[in-house]
Amino acid sequence: MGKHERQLIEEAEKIIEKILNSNPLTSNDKKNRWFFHALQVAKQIKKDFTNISSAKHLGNRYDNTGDMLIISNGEKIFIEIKMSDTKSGIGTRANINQDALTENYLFVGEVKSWSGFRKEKNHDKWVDDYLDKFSRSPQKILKISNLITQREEKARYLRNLKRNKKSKDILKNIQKRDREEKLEYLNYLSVQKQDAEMIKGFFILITLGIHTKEPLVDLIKEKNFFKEVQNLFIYYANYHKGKVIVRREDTGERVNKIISKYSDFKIVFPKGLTHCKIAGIRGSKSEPLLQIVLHWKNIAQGIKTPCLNIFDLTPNN
DNA sequence: ACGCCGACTGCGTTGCGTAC
DNA sequence: GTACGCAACGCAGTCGGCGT
Repeated sequence: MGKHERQLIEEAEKIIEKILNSNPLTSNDKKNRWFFHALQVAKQIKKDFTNISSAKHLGNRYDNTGDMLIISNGEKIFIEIKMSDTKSGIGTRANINQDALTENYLFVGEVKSWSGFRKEKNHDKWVDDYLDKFSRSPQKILKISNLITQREEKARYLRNLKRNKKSKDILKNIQKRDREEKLEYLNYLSVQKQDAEMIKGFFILITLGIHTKEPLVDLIKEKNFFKEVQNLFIYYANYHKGKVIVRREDTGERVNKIISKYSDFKIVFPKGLTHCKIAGIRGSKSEPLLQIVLHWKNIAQGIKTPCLNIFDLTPNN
C-alpha cells in the first residue's frame, strides 16, 4: 500500500464519523476505495456502543492513540481503525528509528545512541575507505559534490555490478565490518543499567502499534498512558474471500493480560547476534517478546538508512 | 510454506543558498 | 535581515523473495 493510500484511509475514517453522527454521505464518499470497509466498521461500532451522542475524527494528532473519539452513554471511547484489502495474518511488526533504544529511557543515565556510537567509530570514514578500493567508479559518480550522496551512489554502483568479484567483496567486507560494529554496540548496551519500568512501557506501546518516533518518546514519559489505553478499541477491517471482516480488539484488556502475566521486563543480548530482545519474566523463566534488529534499510548494510526492525515473538500473537 | 529480512519509495522536515 | 525555493536527509510503510 503506497503513501497516497493514507489520504483515502483518512477520508474513509471521516465517512465512519459521518455515519456515526447520522450525517449525509456524498457521492464522492461512496466512490472511496475503502467505502465498504468503512460501512462495516461503522455498523459494528454502532452495535458495540449504544447511544453514541457524538463522534469526532481526531486526524493526525501524534499525542493520542486512536483515530476517533466517540461518546457513548456519556463515556469517552477512543477508536483506532485499520483497514486492509488482504487477509493480513501477520503479527505486529515495526520499523522504528535507529536510536529508539536509547531515546526512550530504557537505560539509566547517559547511554550512547547507535548513531553516536558509529560516529565515534568513524563509521563513514572506514566505509569510504572500503568503497575507494574500487578504482573504476564512473566519473559521473566521482563528480557528485555531496559526500553522502557520492558514498551511496558508489555503493549502489558496486551493488549493481553483477559478476564482478571485486565489487561484491567490497560490499561483503563492509557488511562484515558493520556487523562487528553492531555487535560491539550491542555489547556496550548489554552492560548498561536498564530501567525495567520503561522497558515494560516500551513493549506495551510497540505492542499497541505506537511505533513512530514522537508518540513513543512522548507517551513513554507519561506514566498514565496506560490509563488512556483502557478506553481504546482497535477495529480491524480485512478483506477476505469477497467479504469485509471486522474484528475488534480491546487494548485495555490486551495490555492488562500482558502486564499481569509478567513480573518483570528486561532486555537480553544474545551473544553473536545483531539484535536484542525484550523479554518478560514469569516465575523463573524469561520469555522473549520482541526481537529488535539493528538494520540498514537501504542499498547495503552499513551504507544508508539505519533503523530498528521489530518482530513480535509473543506466542500466537 | 513461511519467517525473516532487504529493498524500494513517498512524504515531511530541515537547512542551506539566493534574491530581494 | 528576511522570505522563499529547493535539495537532501530522516522516517515510515509495505512488498518481494531468499533460505530454511
